[in-house]
Amino acid sequence: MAATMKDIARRTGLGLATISSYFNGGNVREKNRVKIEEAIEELHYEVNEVARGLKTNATKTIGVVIPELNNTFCAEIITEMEDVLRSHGYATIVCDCRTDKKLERDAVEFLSRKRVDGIINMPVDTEGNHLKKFQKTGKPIVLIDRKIQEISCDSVLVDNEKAAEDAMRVFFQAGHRKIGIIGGPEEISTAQERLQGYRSAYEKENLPVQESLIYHGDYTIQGGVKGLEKLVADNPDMTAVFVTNYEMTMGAVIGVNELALKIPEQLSMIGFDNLQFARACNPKLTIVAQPTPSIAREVAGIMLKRLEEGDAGNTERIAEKLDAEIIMGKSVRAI
Amino acid sequence: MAATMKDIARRTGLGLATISSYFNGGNVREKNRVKIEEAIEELHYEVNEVARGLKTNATKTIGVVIPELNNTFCAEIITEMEDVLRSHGYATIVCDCRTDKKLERDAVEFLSRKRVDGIINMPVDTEGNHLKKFQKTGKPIVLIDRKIQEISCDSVLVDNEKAAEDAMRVFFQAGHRKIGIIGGPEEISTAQERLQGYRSAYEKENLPVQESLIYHGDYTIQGGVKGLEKLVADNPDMTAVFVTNYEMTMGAVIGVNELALKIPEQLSMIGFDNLQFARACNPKLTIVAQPTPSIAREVAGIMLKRLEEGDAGNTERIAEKLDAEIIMGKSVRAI
DNA sequence: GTGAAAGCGCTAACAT
DNA sequence: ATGTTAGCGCTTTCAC
Repeated sequence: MAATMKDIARRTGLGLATISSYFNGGNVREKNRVKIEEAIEELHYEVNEVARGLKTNATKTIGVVIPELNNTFCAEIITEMEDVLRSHGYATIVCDCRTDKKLERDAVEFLSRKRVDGIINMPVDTEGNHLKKFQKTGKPIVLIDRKIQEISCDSVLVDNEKAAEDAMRVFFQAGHRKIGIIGGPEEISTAQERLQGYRSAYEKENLPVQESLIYHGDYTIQGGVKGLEKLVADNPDMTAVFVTNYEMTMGAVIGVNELALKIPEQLSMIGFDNLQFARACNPKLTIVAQPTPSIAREVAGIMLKRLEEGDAGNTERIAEKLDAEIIMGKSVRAI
Repeated sequence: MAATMKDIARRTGLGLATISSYFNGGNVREKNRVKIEEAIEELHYEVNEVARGLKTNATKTIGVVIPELNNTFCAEIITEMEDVLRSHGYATIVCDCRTDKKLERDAVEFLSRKRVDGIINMPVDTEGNHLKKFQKTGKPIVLIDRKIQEISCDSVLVDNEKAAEDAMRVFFQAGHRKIGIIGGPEEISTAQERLQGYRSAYEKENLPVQESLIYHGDYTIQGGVKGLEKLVADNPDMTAVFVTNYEMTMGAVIGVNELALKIPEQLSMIGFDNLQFARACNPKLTIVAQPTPSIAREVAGIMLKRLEEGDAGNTERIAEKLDAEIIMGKSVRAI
């Protein structure tokens, strides 16, 4: 068995309170400090955080619930977030709910039983039913990427409408008028916003939106393949296509290859996220890149802030909104 | 505060042991079962796994330490593993050590303090120093992908030498003789094995290996870019290149694009992992694909097995070895 | 500054 | 089958 504080107490002849105080930054006489440290060394003592957690009612553990770990956007954010949280002593339990509302709910319940101190969530259920019970515990919730009207909590979002408008402007300035869009699931806020950006861009050009140019995808690779095929089939006069997340971008590129289309000669394209993939495309893809490291750091920062302010969490809800960036490649032809 | 078993005991008039027994599959009189379930419902009771963990000395939590979450191979394995473990009631704490030995050691210590029930590790430190202390606890360790001589524990590996030989055979059969390789870090076992496969393949053809065709990369995208550039520059007569992990494959493709080389007319290529990326390449890339879902399920299965057999872990060490598969594309030209 | 003792929520041994 | 009780390893009053 591992050594306990009792063992240290016995060995040093000190009381439990002194040892505990030593570990919690209290004042301990120099002589005793040395004794304690020797004992720790010899007994290979390590604080038992489970016991501490039971007593303090805090596990120093954050739960993260995301739709797909196996998704660059999510993976990048988690990598960075976990880094920040761990450096503050917090462990991160990641639950991948496979874009399934039922599994998402299960995950939150699971984390709740594990008594995590807070939950970070990129929500699948846009009504937030999965979070309502957890919220009653008063523990902090921070939402990433997608907002939920019904849940009052902090969130870190990207200005998707602006990002989409920016991308569309690139097309318009290059002379494109018939621009297709491979959008996301209609109930997801990011998809709504990106589509809204697409529509506003047309409006600002005083051009009508042609509904056949809009494809509602599902944010998966296969969805991107299908979307591209359908848009191309339905719109012989389409000269460009805007793809609204990374997985579908990969799918659209696969579609282009399998249809043996030439980019940008036959079709111009702007994709989403993952600069490295964009560079690996030939010609290099122009993309909208979301600021994943900033998102991650913002989220982790807000969570840590809420954690340390404790019950005083009556302060205003934070709703950070970050800007995406266009990274130019050679996949848009001037016509 | 959340309800406790005491609250349920009070409300039902039963003793603590009965409630506990109810939750642990013991026999409880039908009448009482109903009463308990009503109380649970009304009080919104949830087992406190922290308290349970303190008592049982088991946290139902597995620690996972990997070099880069932000790496498809790792992400795919973790997704699948976490799924299996969670369905058995285990939480997974993932620590990304950024391919840094120091951070890897920190991660293991962190998990040790968190009292995880076992550790799954894709090791960076090939001497396993980071695991020695944890191993003394007697808790199970399962290694993924890379073996460590000094540590006696279970492992799930891929037959890398065979995988590399298979890939090389594709080149030889297409008539290639001057084949470059972008290998991994020399101290990592997978890299050694893949390189060994490359050498054996040449041997079996009774052809000498030309050292200038060997590049030692670092398993990163940027390393792949550099490797390709150097091999091309140093070997004007090279007709094919074998890239030995996914990140470097992406890098090599970037390199090819930036040098404006034509695949497979000017250079044939076989990459590693990630079928979707291979499909997104034009022409479709031929790749060696590792069986990530099988690896993940094997690892999770072994861990669960060790966990349930408890101290009886004196059984033989398991060393699973799985086969990779070649997925043909159009990136190898017959000459 | 330090020691004694209570108690966090649970499980398990023992008694009934 | 159920109740009583001790104790897992820690923190935290409360004395001294």
